Amino acid sequence: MRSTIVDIKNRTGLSLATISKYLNGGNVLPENKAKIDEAVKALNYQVNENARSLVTNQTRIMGVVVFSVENLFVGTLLRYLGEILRKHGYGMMICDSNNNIEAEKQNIRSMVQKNVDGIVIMPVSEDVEIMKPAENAGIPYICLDRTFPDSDCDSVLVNNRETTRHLIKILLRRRHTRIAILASRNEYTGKERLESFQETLRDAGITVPPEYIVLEDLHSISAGYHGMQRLLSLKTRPTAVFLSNYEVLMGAFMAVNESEFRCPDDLSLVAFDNMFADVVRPRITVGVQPMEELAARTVELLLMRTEEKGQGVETPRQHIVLPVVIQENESVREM
Amino acid sequence: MRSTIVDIKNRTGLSLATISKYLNGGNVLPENKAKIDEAVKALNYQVNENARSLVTNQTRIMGVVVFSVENLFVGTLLRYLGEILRKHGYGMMICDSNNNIEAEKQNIRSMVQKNVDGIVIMPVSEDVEIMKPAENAGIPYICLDRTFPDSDCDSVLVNNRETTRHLIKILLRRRHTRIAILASRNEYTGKERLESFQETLRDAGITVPPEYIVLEDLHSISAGYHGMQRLLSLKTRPTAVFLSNYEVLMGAFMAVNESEFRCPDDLSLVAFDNMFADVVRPRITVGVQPMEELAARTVELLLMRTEEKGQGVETPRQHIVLPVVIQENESVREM
DNA sequence: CTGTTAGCGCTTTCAA
DNA sequence: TTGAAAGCGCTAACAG
Repeated sequence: MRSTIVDIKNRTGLSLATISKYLNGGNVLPENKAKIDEAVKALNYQVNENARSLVTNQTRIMGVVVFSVENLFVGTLLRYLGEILRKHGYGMMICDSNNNIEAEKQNIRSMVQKNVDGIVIMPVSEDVEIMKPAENAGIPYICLDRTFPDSDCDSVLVNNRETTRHLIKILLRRRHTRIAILASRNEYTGKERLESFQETLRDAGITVPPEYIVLEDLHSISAGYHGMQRLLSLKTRPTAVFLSNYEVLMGAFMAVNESEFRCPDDLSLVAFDNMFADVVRPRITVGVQPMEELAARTVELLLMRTEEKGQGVETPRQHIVLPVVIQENESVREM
Repeated sequence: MRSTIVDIKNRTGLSLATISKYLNGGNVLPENKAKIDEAVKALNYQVNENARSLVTNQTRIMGVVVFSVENLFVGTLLRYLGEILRKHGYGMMICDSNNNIEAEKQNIRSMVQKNVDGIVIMPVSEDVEIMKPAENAGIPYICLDRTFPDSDCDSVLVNNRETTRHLIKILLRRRHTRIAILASRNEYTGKERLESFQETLRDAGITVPPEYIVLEDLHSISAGYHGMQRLLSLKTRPTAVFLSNYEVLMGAFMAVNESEFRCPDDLSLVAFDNMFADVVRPRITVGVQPMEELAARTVELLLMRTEEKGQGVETPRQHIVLPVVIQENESVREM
C-alpha cells in the first residue's frame, strides 16, 4: 500500500543511497533529480520517519506532557509551543495526564519509548522520580509553569510569590484588611501563591480567619463559583478576594455578577491570569503571565539541551523565572 | 546511554529471540524469566517503539489533528479521546493546526510519516484533498465534530441542524419574532447552524434583518462580546439571540451582564454548548453535546477501521450523528 | 555524483 | 523452549 524508497529505486533504477541523499537535500544530476521527483509524485512517497529516526537516532519530535489538556492556560501555552517548535522544524506530541499521576507516569514512559528528542512537562506529580525513565534514556526535559519542589530540574516559571505579594499589597495600600483567597490546594503554583498570600498578610500584621482561605482540589470554574458564594454568605464578608487562577476567577466573577454585590463597590478583586481581559467590566486588576515568552524560553532551553547532548557537554541547570505584568484596573476600591 | 535488547542479551547470555518473546508476553523458563527481569531493571530497559513498529508495522498510536488546541470544546473532547484510547491500549498524538490550513496539511503529512495507526481529524480545511496523504498510505481517519462537505468520510457529528431548529422553535413558541444570531462564518458547524437558523425562520414566515446576523471569523469570547454589544446598540434590538458556540456564548453573556439589559427580561438567549452550565444564572437554555459519547463513538469507529484494514475487508462509510440534548432553562421569556 | 554495504533495535520465521 | 538469521525502511560510510 504505502510505497518505500525501494519502490523509487525500482522505478528509477537509481541506488538507494542516491535517492536517500537527494531526498535529504544532497546533490544529484538534474536528470536524476527529475526521475526521483517523478517517482515520488507517482508513488505518493512519504518517508517513514520511524525508520529514519532509527538510524539517525533523532526524531525531531518534542513531547509535551500536560496536567490537563482541558485547562485554558494549558491550551494557550500549547498553541505557542506548537507554533514555535514548528518554526524550528520540530513536531510536537502532546500527552494529557488528566490530573492523574499514574497517567503521567505512563505518558513519560511512552515519550521515552517513542524516542522524542526532548520533553516539556507541566507536571501533576510533585515527585521528580516520575522523570526517571527520561533521565535514564538521556532525554532532556524542561518543567514549565510548575516544577518539582526540592529538585534541580531545568524550569521555566513565573515569579508566583512576588506577583502575589504585589497584588496583595495593592489591596493593603487601599486599606483593605479583610482579604480572602480562592486557590488550588494540590499543585505547585497554587501552593506558592497561597504561601505568599499568607506571608504578605502576616508581614502586614493581619490575621486571616480560616474561612477566608478557600482551597479547591483542581482548577475549575465551578470551584470558583461555589467558593465565592461561600465567601459572600459569610457574616463578616471579606472586602477583597485574591483569585489565584483563571478558572477560579471565571467562576468567582459569575458568582459576584449574579449576587446582590457589585465589584468593586462591595467587593474588590485581584487575580492571576485573565484570558478574557478585554471582555469583562469592571476590568480586573490582574497579573498577566507572558504566555508566548514562557513558551519561547522553554523551547529555547530545550533546544539548547538537545544540542548539548549531541556534543556531550553539559552546562548547569537553568531556572528561568519570568516576570508577571501587573495590570491595575478598576476592580479594587479604596476603603 | 539508552540500553537495548542487545545489552540484555549480553547480560543474560540468552538470545535476542528469547528475550523478545518474553518481553512480548511469550513463555520462557522461570529461571530465564528471572534473568531477564533482573537485566531489564538493572539496565532501565525501555523498548524502542520505533524499532518495534518498523517490523510490526503498527504503532499503537492514534493521531488527533485539531483545528485549535486552545478551544475549550476541543480540549474537552481531547480529554475523553485520550482516556478512551488509553483504555484500549493506544497512545494519542495531538497536533494543533491553529486554524491554519497549511499547518493542518503539514500535520496530516506528519502523522502519516510517523506511521500512526489511525487519525481523528477536527478539520480546518473544507477540502477533503487534505487527507490525501493518509488515504494513500491506507491510514484510516474519522472526522469529528466537523466533516468535509461533499465528501463521504467516516464521521461522528451531532445533529446541528435539528438542534438549531429546536432551539429556535422554543423562541418562536414563546412568540419571539426579532431573533438574532451570533455564529462563526468559516467552519462546518457554524455554517450548518446558520443555515438551519435561516431555514427555520423562513419557514415561520419571519424575515431576519441583516444586522441580526452577526458572523465572526473564529470562535472567540471577544467576538461574542463585541457582537452582542453591537446587537444591544441597535435601534430595534432583537428580543432573543441564538449563540452558536461556547466562546460566543461566554462573550455575549458578559456583554449582557455589564449592559443595562437583563436576561431574560430584556433579552432571551439560547445557545449551543455550555461548559459552565451549573455556574451561571439565569441558566441558559442550551443544546448540550454528548462529549464523552462523541469521543467514544469516534474511537470505536476508528478501531473498527483499523481492524478491517488488518483483515483486508471494508464496510461502507459510516456517518454517525448523535443527538444533542436540549436543556430548557430560564433564559427565555414569554413575549 | 553514484552505488555497495553495513547496521539502527526489534520481531519473526524456521530449525534445533 | 530456545537460537540463528533475515529483514522492516532508512541513512551513512566508503569506494568507485
